[in-house]
Amino acid sequence: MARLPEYLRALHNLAETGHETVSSEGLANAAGVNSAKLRKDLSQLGSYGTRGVGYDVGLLIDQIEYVLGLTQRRAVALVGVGNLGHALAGYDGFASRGFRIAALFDADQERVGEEISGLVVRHVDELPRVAAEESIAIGVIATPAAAAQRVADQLVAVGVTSILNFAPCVLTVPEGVDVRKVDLAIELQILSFHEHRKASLTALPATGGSALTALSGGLAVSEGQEAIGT
Amino acid sequence: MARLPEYLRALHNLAETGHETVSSEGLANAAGVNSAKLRKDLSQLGSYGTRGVGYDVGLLIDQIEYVLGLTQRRAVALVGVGNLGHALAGYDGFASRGFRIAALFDADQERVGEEISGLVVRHVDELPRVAAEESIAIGVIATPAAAAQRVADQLVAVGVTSILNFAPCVLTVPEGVDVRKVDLAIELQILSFHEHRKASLTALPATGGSALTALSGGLAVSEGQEAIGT
DNA sequence: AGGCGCTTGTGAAGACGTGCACAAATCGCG
DNA sequence: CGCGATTTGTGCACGTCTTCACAAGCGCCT
Repeated sequence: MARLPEYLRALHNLAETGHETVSSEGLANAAGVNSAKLRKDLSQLGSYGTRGVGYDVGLLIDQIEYVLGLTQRRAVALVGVGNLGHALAGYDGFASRGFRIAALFDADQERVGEEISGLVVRHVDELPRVAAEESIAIGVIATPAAAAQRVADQLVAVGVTSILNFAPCVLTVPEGVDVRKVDLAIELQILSFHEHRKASLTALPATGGSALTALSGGLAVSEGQEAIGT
Repeated sequence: MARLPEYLRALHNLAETGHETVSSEGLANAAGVNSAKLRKDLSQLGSYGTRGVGYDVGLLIDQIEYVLGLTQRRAVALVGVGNLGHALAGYDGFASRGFRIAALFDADQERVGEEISGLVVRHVDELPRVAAEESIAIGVIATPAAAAQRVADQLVAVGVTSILNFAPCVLTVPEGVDVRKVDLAIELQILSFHEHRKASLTALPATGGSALTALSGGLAVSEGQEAIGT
Protein backbone atom coordinates (compact mmCIF):
# COMPACT_ATOMS: atom_id res chain seq x y z
CA MET A 1 0.00 0.00 0.00
CA ALA A 2 0.90 3.64 -0.16
CA ARG A 3 1.10 3.71 3.62
CA LEU A 4 4.10 1.41 3.85
CA PRO A 5 6.66 4.20 3.39
CA GLU A 6 5.04 6.13 6.20
CA TYR A 7 5.31 3.13 8.49
CA LEU A 8 8.91 2.73 7.44
CA ARG A 9 9.74 6.30 8.38
CA ALA A 10 8.08 5.92 11.75
CA LEU A 11 9.95 2.67 12.32
CA HIS A 12 13.29 4.30 11.58
CA ASN A 13 12.45 6.97 14.11
CA LEU A 14 11.65 4.33 16.68
CA ALA A 15 14.82 2.42 15.95
CA GLU A 16 16.89 5.55 16.47
CA THR A 17 15.28 6.14 19.83
CA GLY A 18 16.27 2.68 20.92
CA HIS A 19 13.00 0.76 20.69
CA GLU A 20 13.34 -2.93 20.01
CA THR A 21 9.66 -3.71 19.62
CA VAL A 22 6.49 -1.70 18.94
CA SER A 23 2.87 -2.43 19.48
CA SER A 24 0.51 -1.78 16.63
CA GLU A 25 -1.01 0.96 18.73
CA GLY A 26 2.31 2.73 19.16
CA LEU A 27 3.32 2.45 15.55
CA ALA A 28 -0.11 3.55 14.42
CA ASN A 29 0.18 6.70 16.51
CA ALA A 30 3.63 7.43 15.13
CA ALA A 31 2.38 7.00 11.59
CA GLY A 32 -0.89 8.81 12.12
CA VAL A 33 -3.27 5.98 11.27
CA ASN A 34 -5.73 3.64 12.92
CA SER A 35 -4.18 0.66 14.70
CA ALA A 36 -6.55 -1.83 13.11
CA LYS A 37 -5.68 -0.51 9.68
CA LEU A 38 -2.00 -0.82 10.45
CA ARG A 39 -2.36 -4.40 11.63
CA LYS A 40 -4.28 -5.28 8.52
CA ASP A 41 -1.65 -3.70 6.33
CA LEU A 42 1.19 -5.50 8.06
CA SER A 43 -0.61 -8.82 8.03
CA GLN A 44 -0.56 -8.63 4.25
CA LEU A 45 3.22 -8.83 4.32
CA GLY A 46 3.12 -12.07 6.26
CA SER A 47 2.89 -12.02 9.98
CA TYR A 48 5.98 -10.63 11.60
CA GLY A 49 4.49 -9.70 14.92
CA THR A 50 4.33 -11.62 18.16
CA ARG A 51 1.05 -11.69 20.02
CA GLY A 52 1.32 -10.21 23.44
CA VAL A 53 4.57 -8.45 22.54
CA GLY A 54 4.33 -6.46 19.34
CA TYR A 55 6.47 -6.14 16.25
CA ASP A 56 10.23 -6.43 16.09
CA VAL A 57 11.33 -3.05 14.81
CA GLY A 58 14.43 -4.19 12.99
CA LEU A 59 12.75 -7.14 11.36
CA LEU A 60 9.83 -5.05 10.24
CA ILE A 61 12.13 -2.44 8.73
CA ASP A 62 13.88 -5.14 6.74
CA GLN A 63 10.62 -6.60 5.56
CA ILE A 64 9.11 -3.31 4.45
CA GLU A 65 12.31 -2.25 2.75
CA TYR A 66 12.34 -5.53 0.91
CA VAL A 67 8.74 -5.17 -0.22
CA LEU A 68 9.36 -1.61 -1.33
CA GLY A 69 12.38 -2.73 -3.27
CA LEU A 70 14.73 -0.53 -1.29
CA THR A 71 17.33 -3.23 -0.83
CA GLN A 72 18.89 -1.95 -3.97
CA ARG A 73 19.70 1.72 -4.17
CA ARG A 74 17.79 2.87 -7.24
CA ALA A 75 19.23 5.40 -9.62
CA VAL A 76 17.10 8.46 -10.30
CA ALA A 77 17.39 10.76 -13.28
CA LEU A 78 16.16 14.31 -12.76
CA VAL A 79 15.10 16.33 -15.78
CA GLY A 80 14.68 20.07 -15.46
CA VAL A 81 16.93 21.98 -13.10
CA GLY A 82 14.89 25.13 -12.76
CA ASN A 83 13.74 26.43 -9.45
CA LEU A 84 12.21 23.21 -8.26
CA GLY A 85 14.70 20.89 -9.95
CA HIS A 86 17.51 22.69 -8.20
CA ALA A 87 15.93 22.05 -4.84
CA LEU A 88 15.24 18.42 -5.63
CA ALA A 89 18.83 17.87 -6.75
CA GLY A 90 20.04 19.16 -3.42
CA TYR A 91 17.42 17.44 -1.30
CA ASP A 92 19.25 15.04 0.98
CA GLY A 93 16.03 13.23 1.85
CA PHE A 94 16.44 11.20 -1.32
CA ALA A 95 19.89 9.93 -0.54
CA SER A 96 19.02 9.13 3.04
CA ARG A 97 16.03 7.05 2.07
CA GLY A 98 17.35 4.70 -0.50
CA PHE A 99 17.80 6.68 -3.68
CA ARG A 100 20.71 8.02 -5.62
CA ILE A 101 20.36 10.89 -8.02
CA ALA A 102 22.42 9.58 -10.88
CA ALA A 103 22.12 12.35 -13.43
CA LEU A 104 20.77 15.84 -14.02
CA PHE A 105 19.37 17.02 -17.33
CA ASP A 106 18.00 20.20 -18.82
CA ALA A 107 17.08 21.40 -22.29
CA ASP A 108 18.45 24.87 -21.74
CA GLN A 109 22.04 25.19 -22.95
CA GLU A 110 22.50 27.97 -20.41
CA ARG A 111 22.12 25.46 -17.63
CA VAL A 112 24.10 22.62 -19.16
CA GLY A 113 27.48 22.33 -17.49
CA GLU A 114 26.37 23.84 -14.23
CA GLU A 115 27.33 21.80 -11.19
CA ILE A 116 24.73 21.13 -8.52
CA SER A 117 25.72 19.29 -5.37
CA GLY A 118 28.41 17.30 -7.10
CA LEU A 119 26.59 16.56 -10.35
CA VAL A 120 27.02 18.26 -13.68
CA VAL A 121 23.91 19.17 -15.61
CA ARG A 122 23.85 17.55 -19.05
CA HIS A 123 21.73 18.23 -22.07
CA VAL A 124 18.59 16.16 -22.19
CA ASP A 125 19.59 14.72 -25.56
CA GLU A 126 22.40 12.88 -23.81
CA LEU A 127 19.85 10.86 -21.89
CA PRO A 128 20.21 7.71 -24.02
CA ARG A 129 23.97 7.64 -23.57
CA VAL A 130 23.78 8.10 -19.81
CA ALA A 131 20.99 5.56 -19.50
CA ALA A 132 23.18 3.05 -21.29
CA GLU A 133 25.90 3.49 -18.68
CA GLU A 134 23.73 3.60 -15.60
CA SER A 135 20.57 1.63 -15.09
CA ILE A 136 18.06 4.39 -14.52
CA ALA A 137 15.02 3.07 -12.70
CA ILE A 138 13.06 6.25 -12.01
CA GLY A 139 12.73 9.53 -13.84
CA VAL A 140 11.73 12.78 -12.18
CA ILE A 141 10.23 15.52 -14.34
CA ALA A 142 10.63 19.04 -12.99
CA THR A 143 10.21 20.92 -16.24
CA PRO A 144 7.51 23.39 -17.29
CA ALA A 145 4.26 21.76 -18.33
CA ALA A 146 4.87 22.41 -22.00
CA ALA A 147 8.00 20.25 -22.02
CA ALA A 148 6.82 17.49 -19.72
CA GLN A 149 5.20 15.17 -22.24
CA ARG A 150 8.23 15.26 -24.53
CA VAL A 151 10.53 14.48 -21.62
CA ALA A 152 8.27 11.65 -20.52
CA ASP A 153 8.47 10.17 -24.00
CA GLN A 154 12.24 10.41 -23.93
CA LEU A 155 12.40 8.74 -20.52
CA VAL A 156 10.15 5.93 -21.67
CA ALA A 157 12.25 5.52 -24.79
CA VAL A 158 15.36 4.78 -22.72
CA GLY A 159 13.53 2.20 -20.63
CA VAL A 160 12.34 4.13 -17.60
CA THR A 161 9.15 2.57 -16.25
CA SER A 162 8.46 4.85 -13.28
CA ILE A 163 8.03 8.60 -13.47
CA LEU A 164 7.48 11.22 -10.82
CA ASN A 165 5.92 14.24 -12.46
CA PHE A 166 6.02 17.70 -10.90
CA ALA A 167 4.74 19.47 -14.01
CA PRO A 168 1.10 20.55 -13.86
CA CYS A 169 -0.20 18.39 -16.68
CA VAL A 170 -1.32 14.84 -17.27
CA LEU A 171 1.15 12.56 -18.98
CA THR A 172 0.27 9.94 -21.53
CA VAL A 173 2.48 6.90 -21.23
CA PRO A 174 2.37 3.35 -22.57
CA GLU A 175 1.01 0.52 -20.51
CA GLY A 176 3.36 -0.74 -17.84
CA VAL A 177 4.78 2.68 -17.04
CA ASP A 178 3.77 4.13 -13.69
CA VAL A 179 3.29 7.83 -13.23
CA ARG A 180 2.86 9.68 -9.97
CA LYS A 181 2.04 13.33 -10.03
CA VAL A 182 2.82 15.97 -7.46
CA ASP A 183 1.30 19.36 -8.07
CA LEU A 184 2.14 21.92 -5.41
CA ALA A 185 -0.51 24.40 -6.53
CA ILE A 186 -3.20 21.74 -6.34
CA GLU A 187 -2.28 21.01 -2.75
CA LEU A 188 -2.76 24.65 -1.91
CA GLN A 189 -6.06 24.78 -3.76
CA ILE A 190 -7.36 21.86 -1.76
CA LEU A 191 -6.44 23.68 1.41
CA SER A 192 -8.09 26.80 0.04
CA PHE A 193 -11.24 24.80 -0.47
CA HIS A 194 -11.24 23.76 3.15
CA GLU A 195 -10.66 27.34 4.20
CA HIS A 196 -13.60 28.42 2.12
CA ARG A 197 -15.72 25.69 3.62
CA LYS A 198 -14.81 26.60 7.16
CA ALA A 199 -15.51 30.27 6.46
CA SER A 200 -18.92 29.45 5.01
CA LEU A 201 -19.83 27.28 7.95
CA THR A 202 -19.04 29.89 10.55
CA ALA A 203 -20.82 32.54 8.53
CA LEU A 204 -24.05 30.54 8.20
CA PRO A 205 -24.01 28.08 11.06
CA ALA A 206 -27.64 27.01 10.91
CA THR A 207 -28.62 27.02 7.26
CA GLY A 208 -27.57 23.80 5.66
CA GLY A 209 -29.63 23.69 2.52
CA SER A 210 -27.46 24.94 -0.31
CA ALA A 211 -25.67 22.59 -2.62
CA LEU A 212 -22.42 24.19 -1.60
CA THR A 213 -22.63 23.53 2.10
CA ALA A 214 -23.98 20.07 1.44
CA LEU A 215 -20.99 19.38 -0.75
CA SER A 216 -18.65 20.79 1.81
CA GLY A 217 -20.06 18.66 4.56
CA GLY A 218 -19.68 15.57 2.48
CA LEU A 219 -16.11 16.39 1.67
CA ALA A 220 -15.05 17.05 5.19
CA VAL A 221 -14.97 13.38 5.97
CA SER A 222 -12.56 12.67 3.15
CA GLU A 223 -9.90 14.72 4.87
CA GLY A 224 -6.71 12.80 5.37
CA GLN A 225 -5.13 14.08 8.53
CA GLU A 226 -7.31 16.27 10.64
CA ALA A 227 -7.54 16.82 14.31
CA ILE A 228 -5.16 14.18 15.48
CA GLY A 229 -4.38 14.94 18.96
CA THR A 230 -4.61 16.78 22.19
CA MET B 1 -13.44 16.76 -4.08
CA ALA B 2 -9.71 16.68 -4.48
CA ARG B 3 -10.16 16.37 -8.23
CA LEU B 4 -11.66 19.82 -8.70
CA PRO B 5 -8.29 21.58 -8.98
CA GLU B 6 -7.27 19.15 -11.70
CA TYR B 7 -10.44 19.92 -13.63
CA LEU B 8 -9.76 23.60 -13.18
CA ARG B 9 -6.30 23.32 -14.62
CA ALA B 10 -7.58 21.39 -17.60
CA LEU B 11 -10.32 23.97 -18.12
CA HIS B 12 -7.83 26.82 -18.14
CA ASN B 13 -5.85 24.97 -20.78
CA LEU B 14 -8.97 24.55 -22.87
CA ALA B 15 -9.91 28.21 -22.45
CA GLU B 16 -6.48 29.28 -23.67
CA THR B 17 -6.80 27.13 -26.76
CA GLY B 18 -10.05 28.84 -27.62
CA HIS B 19 -12.62 26.25 -26.61
CA GLU B 20 -15.99 27.66 -25.60
CA THR B 21 -17.57 24.38 -24.52
CA VAL B 22 -16.33 20.92 -23.55
CA SER B 23 -18.00 17.57 -23.37
CA SER B 24 -17.55 15.52 -20.25
CA GLU B 25 -15.59 13.08 -22.36
CA GLY B 26 -13.18 15.73 -23.56
CA LEU B 27 -12.64 17.25 -20.15
CA ALA B 28 -12.26 13.84 -18.59
CA ASN B 29 -9.49 13.01 -21.04
CA ALA B 30 -7.75 16.31 -20.35
CA ALA B 31 -7.92 15.69 -16.62
CA GLY B 32 -7.07 12.02 -16.80
CA VAL B 33 -10.23 10.61 -15.25
CA ASN B 34 -13.32 8.63 -16.17
CA SER B 35 -16.05 10.66 -17.84
CA ALA B 36 -18.81 9.30 -15.62
CA LYS B 37 -16.84 10.24 -12.56
CA LEU B 38 -16.34 13.72 -13.88
CA ARG B 39 -20.03 14.19 -14.60
CA LYS B 40 -20.91 13.03 -11.12
CA ASP B 41 -18.39 15.40 -9.60
CA LEU B 42 -19.67 18.35 -11.59
CA SER B 43 -23.29 17.52 -10.90
CA GLN B 44 -22.52 18.03 -7.22
CA LEU B 45 -21.79 21.67 -7.92
CA GLY B 46 -25.20 22.18 -9.45
CA SER B 47 -25.80 21.42 -13.07
CA TYR B 48 -23.92 23.78 -15.31
CA GLY B 49 -23.90 21.67 -18.44
CA THR B 50 -26.25 21.59 -21.39
CA ARG B 51 -27.36 18.22 -22.67
CA GLY B 52 -26.39 17.64 -26.22
CA VAL B 53 -23.76 20.38 -26.06
CA GLY B 54 -21.48 20.08 -23.06
CA TYR B 55 -20.20 22.44 -20.42
CA ASP B 56 -19.52 26.14 -20.85
CA VAL B 57 -15.83 26.46 -20.16
CA GLY B 58 -15.90 29.97 -18.75
CA LEU B 59 -18.88 29.37 -16.56
CA LEU B 60 -17.41 26.16 -15.19
CA ILE B 61 -14.13 27.88 -14.40
CA ASP B 62 -15.96 30.53 -12.42
CA GLN B 63 -17.99 27.97 -10.58
CA ILE B 64 -15.04 25.79 -9.60
CA GLU B 65 -12.98 28.79 -8.58
CA TYR B 66 -15.81 29.92 -6.38
CA VAL B 67 -16.19 26.54 -4.73
CA LEU B 68 -12.45 26.30 -4.16
CA GLY B 69 -12.48 29.75 -2.60
CA LEU B 70 -10.10 31.15 -5.19
CA THR B 71 -12.10 34.32 -5.76
CA GLN B 72 -9.98 35.84 -3.06
CA ARG B 73 -6.23 35.66 -3.41
CA ARG B 74 -5.14 33.91 -0.24
CA ALA B 75 -1.98 34.89 1.56
CA VAL B 76 0.53 32.12 2.20
CA ALA B 77 3.27 32.16 4.80
CA LEU B 78 6.28 29.98 4.07
CA VAL B 79 8.42 28.82 6.96
CA GLY B 80 11.83 27.37 6.25
CA VAL B 81 13.86 28.72 3.34
CA GLY B 82 16.31 25.90 2.98
CA ASN B 83 16.75 24.01 -0.24
CA LEU B 84 13.10 23.27 -0.79
CA GLY B 85 11.75 26.48 0.74
CA HIS B 86 13.91 28.47 -1.62
CA ALA B 87 12.37 26.73 -4.58
CA LEU B 88 8.85 27.13 -3.27
CA ALA B 89 9.39 30.84 -2.67
CA GLY B 90 10.39 31.26 -6.28
CA TYR B 91 7.80 28.93 -7.73
CA ASP B 92 5.56 31.03 -9.97
CA GLY B 93 2.91 28.35 -10.10
CA PHE B 94 1.56 29.64 -6.81
CA ALA B 95 1.07 33.20 -7.99
CA SER B 96 -0.48 32.14 -11.27
CA ARG B 97 -3.04 29.95 -9.57
CA GLY B 98 -4.59 32.18 -6.97
CA PHE B 99 -2.06 32.44 -4.17
CA ARG B 100 0.26 35.10 -2.91
CA ILE B 101 3.30 34.32 -0.84
CA ALA B 102 2.99 36.99 1.80
CA ALA B 103 5.97 36.31 4.01
CA LEU B 104 9.06 34.13 4.38
CA PHE B 105 10.39 32.90 7.70
CA ASP B 106 13.32 30.92 9.01
CA ALA B 107 14.78 30.15 12.40
CA ASP B 108 18.36 30.46 11.22
CA GLN B 109 19.74 33.97 11.80
CA GLU B 110 22.11 33.36 8.91
CA ARG B 111 19.18 33.32 6.53
CA VAL B 112 17.18 36.15 8.07
CA GLY B 113 17.46 39.25 5.93
CA GLU B 114 18.11 37.38 2.73
CA GLU B 115 15.92 38.47 -0.16
CA ILE B 116 14.22 35.84 -2.27
CA SER B 117 12.22 36.88 -5.30
CA GLY B 118 11.22 40.19 -3.80
CA LEU B 119 10.59 39.06 -0.24
CA VAL B 120 12.86 39.43 2.75
CA VAL B 121 13.26 36.45 5.04
CA ARG B 122 12.25 37.25 8.61
CA HIS B 123 12.86 35.41 11.81
CA VAL B 124 10.13 32.97 12.68
CA ASP B 125 9.52 34.73 16.00
CA GLU B 126 8.16 37.68 14.04
CA LEU B 127 5.32 35.54 12.82
CA PRO B 128 2.74 37.01 15.24
CA ARG B 129 3.52 40.57 14.19
CA VAL B 130 3.32 39.77 10.48
CA ALA B 131 0.16 37.77 10.95
CA ALA B 132 -1.42 40.74 12.65
CA GLU B 133 -0.73 42.91 9.60
CA GLU B 134 -1.64 40.42 6.92
CA SER B 135 -4.38 37.87 7.16
CA ILE B 136 -2.46 34.64 6.69
CA ALA B 137 -4.76 31.86 5.54
CA ILE B 138 -2.32 29.07 4.79
CA GLY B 139 1.03 28.10 6.24
CA VAL B 140 3.64 26.07 4.40
CA ILE B 141 6.23 24.18 6.41
CA ALA B 142 9.48 23.45 4.61
CA THR B 143 11.69 22.95 7.62
CA PRO B 144 13.55 19.85 8.79
CA ALA B 145 11.36 17.28 10.52
CA ALA B 146 12.71 18.15 13.95
CA ALA B 147 11.41 21.71 13.73
CA ALA B 148 8.11 21.03 12.00
CA GLN B 149 5.92 20.43 15.03
CA ARG B 150 7.09 23.58 16.75
CA VAL B 151 6.45 25.63 13.62
CA ALA B 152 3.02 24.09 13.26
CA ASP B 153 2.20 25.10 16.81
CA GLN B 154 3.34 28.63 16.11
CA LEU B 155 1.25 28.81 12.95
CA VAL B 156 -1.81 27.54 14.76
CA ALA B 157 -1.19 30.06 17.53
CA VAL B 158 -1.46 32.97 15.11
CA GLY B 159 -4.70 31.65 13.67
CA VAL B 160 -3.61 29.63 10.65
CA THR B 161 -6.11 26.82 10.03
CA SER B 162 -4.58 25.18 6.95
CA ILE B 163 -1.08 23.81 6.76
CA LEU B 164 0.88 22.27 3.93
CA ASN B 165 3.65 20.17 5.43
CA PHE B 166 6.73 19.14 3.46
CA ALA B 167 8.61 17.83 6.48
CA PRO B 168 8.74 14.05 6.80
CA CYS B 169 6.79 13.72 10.03
CA VAL B 170 3.21 13.65 11.23
CA LEU B 171 1.90 16.83 12.79
CA THR B 172 -0.42 17.02 15.74
CA VAL B 173 -2.83 19.90 15.46
CA PRO B 174 -6.03 20.90 17.22
CA GLU B 175 -9.41 20.12 15.76
CA GLY B 176 -10.46 22.37 12.94
CA VAL B 177 -6.96 22.71 11.50
CA ASP B 178 -6.35 20.95 8.21
CA VAL B 179 -3.00 19.45 7.39
CA ARG B 180 -1.87 18.15 4.04
CA LYS B 181 1.43 16.39 3.77
CA VAL B 182 3.73 16.12 0.80
CA ASP B 183 6.73 13.84 1.22
CA LEU B 184 8.96 13.65 -1.81
CA ALA B 185 10.87 10.59 -0.62
CA ILE B 186 7.63 8.70 -0.05
CA GLU B 187 6.58 9.34 -3.62
CA LEU B 188 9.82 7.82 -4.82
CA GLN B 189 9.41 4.85 -2.50
CA ILE B 190 5.99 4.15 -3.89
CA LEU B 191 7.44 4.16 -7.38
CA SER B 192 10.21 1.91 -6.17
CA PHE B 193 7.61 -0.50 -4.90
CA HIS B 194 6.03 -0.66 -8.33
CA GLU B 195 9.42 -1.19 -9.90
CA HIS B 196 10.06 -4.03 -7.52
CA ARG B 197 6.66 -5.50 -8.30
CA LYS B 198 7.22 -5.32 -12.04
CA ALA B 199 10.63 -6.90 -11.69
CA SER B 200 9.24 -9.76 -9.63
CA LEU B 201 6.45 -10.40 -12.07
CA THR B 202 8.70 -10.67 -15.08
CA ALA B 203 11.11 -12.87 -13.14
CA LEU B 204 8.48 -15.36 -12.02
CA PRO B 205 5.60 -15.04 -14.43
CA ALA B 206 3.78 -18.24 -13.57
CA THR B 207 4.23 -18.75 -9.83
CA GLY B 208 1.68 -16.71 -8.00
CA GLY B 209 1.57 -18.26 -4.60
CA SER B 210 3.73 -16.15 -2.33
CA ALA B 211 2.27 -13.51 -0.10
CA LEU B 212 4.45 -10.97 -1.82
CA THR B 213 3.20 -11.46 -5.32
CA ALA B 214 -0.35 -11.73 -4.10
CA LEU B 215 0.09 -8.41 -2.37
CA SER B 216 1.59 -6.92 -5.46
CA GLY B 217 -1.24 -8.05 -7.65
CA GLY B 218 -3.78 -6.60 -5.34
CA LEU B 219 -2.01 -3.30 -5.23
CA ALA B 220 -1.66 -2.96 -8.94
CA VAL B 221 -5.28 -2.04 -9.32
CA SER B 222 -5.00 0.81 -6.85
CA GLU B 223 -2.64 2.65 -9.17
CA GLY B 224 -3.77 6.14 -9.90
CA GLN B 225 -2.60 7.02 -13.36
CA GLU B 226 -1.38 4.11 -15.34
CA ALA B 227 -1.49 3.26 -18.95
CA ILE B 228 -3.56 6.09 -20.23
CA GLY B 229 -3.08 6.17 -23.82
CA THR B 230 -1.65 5.14 -27.08
C1' DA C 1 -42.73 20.97 -36.55
C1' DG C 2 -40.71 16.60 -36.11
C1' DG C 3 -37.14 13.44 -35.79
C1' DC C 4 -32.37 12.25 -34.97
C1' DG C 5 -27.94 12.36 -32.85
C1' DC C 6 -25.44 13.80 -29.07
C1' DT C 7 -24.59 14.78 -24.19
C1' DT C 8 -25.81 15.35 -19.46
C1' DG C 9 -27.46 13.65 -15.11
C1' DT C 10 -28.46 9.73 -12.23
C1' DG C 11 -30.06 5.01 -10.47
C1' DA C 12 -28.15 0.72 -9.33
C1' DA C 13 -24.63 -2.63 -8.74
C1' DG C 14 -20.24 -3.83 -7.57
C1' DA C 15 -15.60 -3.12 -5.68
C1' DC C 16 -13.03 -1.22 -2.22
C1' DG C 17 -11.40 0.62 2.10
C1' DT C 18 -12.29 1.26 7.03
C1' DG C 19 -13.09 0.24 11.73
C1' DC C 20 -15.08 -2.53 15.39
C1' DA C 21 -14.89 -6.34 18.14
C1' DC C 22 -13.30 -10.67 19.35
C1' DA C 23 -10.82 -15.16 19.13
C1' DA C 24 -6.14 -16.99 19.13
C1' DA C 25 -1.64 -16.74 20.80
C1' DT C 26 2.28 -15.38 23.59
C1' DC C 27 4.80 -13.84 27.73
C1' DG C 28 5.53 -13.23 32.64
C1' DC C 29 4.66 -14.35 37.23
C1' DG C 30 3.32 -16.89 41.07
C1' DC D 1 2.32 -25.66 35.50
C1' DG D 2 -1.57 -22.53 35.20
C1' DC D 3 -3.54 -18.06 34.96
C1' DG D 4 -4.04 -13.37 33.67
C1' DA D 5 -2.54 -9.48 31.02
C1' DT D 6 -1.48 -8.03 26.64
C1' DT D 7 -1.33 -7.85 21.75
C1' DT D 8 -1.81 -9.73 17.09
C1' DG D 9 -4.61 -11.32 13.30
C1' DT D 10 -9.12 -11.38 11.20
C1' DG D 11 -14.33 -12.04 10.32
C1' DC D 12 -17.97 -8.96 9.66
C1' DA D 13 -20.63 -5.00 8.79
C1' DC D 14 -20.83 -0.42 7.20
C1' DG D 15 -20.09 3.55 4.42
C1' DT D 16 -17.79 5.37 0.37
C1' DC D 17 -16.19 5.50 -4.21
C1' DT D 18 -16.38 3.88 -8.87
C1' DT D 19 -18.37 2.33 -12.99
C1' DC D 20 -21.89 0.94 -16.15
C1' DA D 21 -25.93 1.79 -18.40
C1' DC D 22 -29.78 4.33 -19.60
C1' DA D 23 -33.51 7.80 -19.42
C1' DA D 24 -34.18 12.74 -20.01
C1' DG D 25 -33.16 16.82 -22.39
C1' DC D 26 -31.18 19.87 -25.89
C1' DG D 27 -29.93 21.51 -30.52
C1' DC D 28 -29.78 20.97 -35.37
C1' DC D 29 -31.33 19.67 -39.81
C1' DT D 30 -34.79 18.75 -42.90
